[in-house]
Amino acid sequence: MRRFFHPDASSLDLPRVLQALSDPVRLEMVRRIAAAGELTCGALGEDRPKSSMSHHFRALREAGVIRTRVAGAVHLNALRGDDLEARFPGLLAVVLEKS
Amino acid sequence: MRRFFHPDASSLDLPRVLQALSDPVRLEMVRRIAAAGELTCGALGEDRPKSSMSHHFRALREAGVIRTRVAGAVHLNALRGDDLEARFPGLLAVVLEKS
DNA sequence: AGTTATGTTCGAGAATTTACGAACTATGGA
DNA sequence: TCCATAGTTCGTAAATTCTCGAACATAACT
Repeated sequence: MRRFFHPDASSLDLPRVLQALSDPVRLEMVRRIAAAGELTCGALGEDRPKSSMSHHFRALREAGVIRTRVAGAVHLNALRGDDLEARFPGLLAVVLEKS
Repeated sequence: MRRFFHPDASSLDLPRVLQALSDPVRLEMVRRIAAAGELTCGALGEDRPKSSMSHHFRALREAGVIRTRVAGAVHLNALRGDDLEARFPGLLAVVLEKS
């Protein structure tokens, strides 16, 4: 069972989080994960290679935006909504806003 | 009199804005500009070369985060608070929050 | 006109990020 | 055990970004 690095809620870094969210692909990922609650890696990025998606998942994960848990053969990704809201109140609302 | 490119309020792009804000140097610039209302380029970045600062001012300007106006020999930079708030409500509050 | 102060632009090198194929790992099922 | 599925890691190439010196432009002042 693979173990992933997830930063502490307390060590979330705003520039790092903004950087993770500043990519259009990842922004869309975040929105879809938020809408679905929890999503496998495969559920996103049907058009991109898996290795590219894996790169983006990692960027979001290591910035503390999402949490990845292993469930059998799949990886389920969820937004770290509470952690983000606690540390950067309002940020998620901005990012999830449809514009 | 030099003319700068400033994107329309309506064409502000979230990934681009987040990208501009995702640099620690620029984040600090934005906070100090916000606190002061309007600041010359020289008032920031006393420790960095002018060309580096100019690069960061440009990034913020072209993302639509700040507006630069020429006042005699100096350039005055102000946050585009209204435009940002109209397009991405709450974003500025998150970014200016002291954490 | 000459000088000084303020910033920009240019060019180049370093560092970071992105993209993606190929090889690999882990899980579940036949 | 063999196989298919899900996803990661590795290696490399391309694109972006960052940094900074040097040269340039503009305005104010003498």
